[in-house]
Amino acid sequence: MPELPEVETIRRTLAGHVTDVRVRAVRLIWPGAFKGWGEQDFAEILTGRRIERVERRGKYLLLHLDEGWSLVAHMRMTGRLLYYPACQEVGPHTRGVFELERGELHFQDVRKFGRIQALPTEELNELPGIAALGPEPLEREFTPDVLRDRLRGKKACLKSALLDQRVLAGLGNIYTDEALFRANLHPERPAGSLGEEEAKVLTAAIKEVLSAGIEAQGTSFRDYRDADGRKGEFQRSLQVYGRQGQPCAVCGETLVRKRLGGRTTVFCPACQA
DNA sequence: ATACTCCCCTGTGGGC
DNA sequence: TGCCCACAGGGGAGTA
Repeated sequence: MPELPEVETIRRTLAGHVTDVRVRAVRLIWPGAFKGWGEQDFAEILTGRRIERVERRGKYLLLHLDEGWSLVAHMRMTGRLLYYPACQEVGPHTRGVFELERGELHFQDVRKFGRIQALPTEELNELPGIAALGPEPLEREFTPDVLRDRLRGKKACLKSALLDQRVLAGLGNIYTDEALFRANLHPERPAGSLGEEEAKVLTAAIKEVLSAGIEAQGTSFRDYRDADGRKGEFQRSLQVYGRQGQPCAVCGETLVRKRLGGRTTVFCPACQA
């Protein structure tokens, strides 16, 4: 579930707690979630390092450490990074604990899809997944022309193309459906068929829906929590996601659910031409 | 290259 | 009440 607005909210809540804080020890409860670098063990790399900066790229959370090391974390579906100011007993889904100079960081993940990798900061941009990421949709550089350019020639439907992190970084199932609804665009439109005006409307819709998501501190449809364990509020503003069978807030038509590219998609058959 | 499907996991909830 | 199974969805691997 964590998409750009959720990861950004985790980043902000986390940064306030762990910036300039040293890692005292690491306890890996389910080591499968953690990966070191070369011969070096994850815990070995991390122990004694100071967290200097917390950044985000797409849905990746980046923790830059001293001595030229970084952590790259991806929450996938159910991952959580929770900060506790004092010692905290581990829960049933805690996969690892970072003991800090001040407090503890718990990586919790029901479905074990999430991953945290340690690597030299200079290797970050070579990492498959990061290297191929498209532009940040909230940056000024992300314009309608850029979007249209990246969708040009694509035969896949708009919904699938927008989920492709190489096209742009950070959209997931929830915000893609919401953006397409706000742009009045049908999710099955061929991605490459977008006109100039449509690209303009879609770009604005993407920026708006992501900004609103961050403003609301994310969408807690089910699992998502920020680093303080708090839920977001954007689920209250969702117009289509999870609302199949209910009336469209704009025209009253019944919202339709359809599987596109293996993902559940909800849209208004009347508003989204 | 592109566009699919499958798989990784576990908890939840609907149907019978 | 209990059982079964589809479903949740990000992304990497595999396939045509």
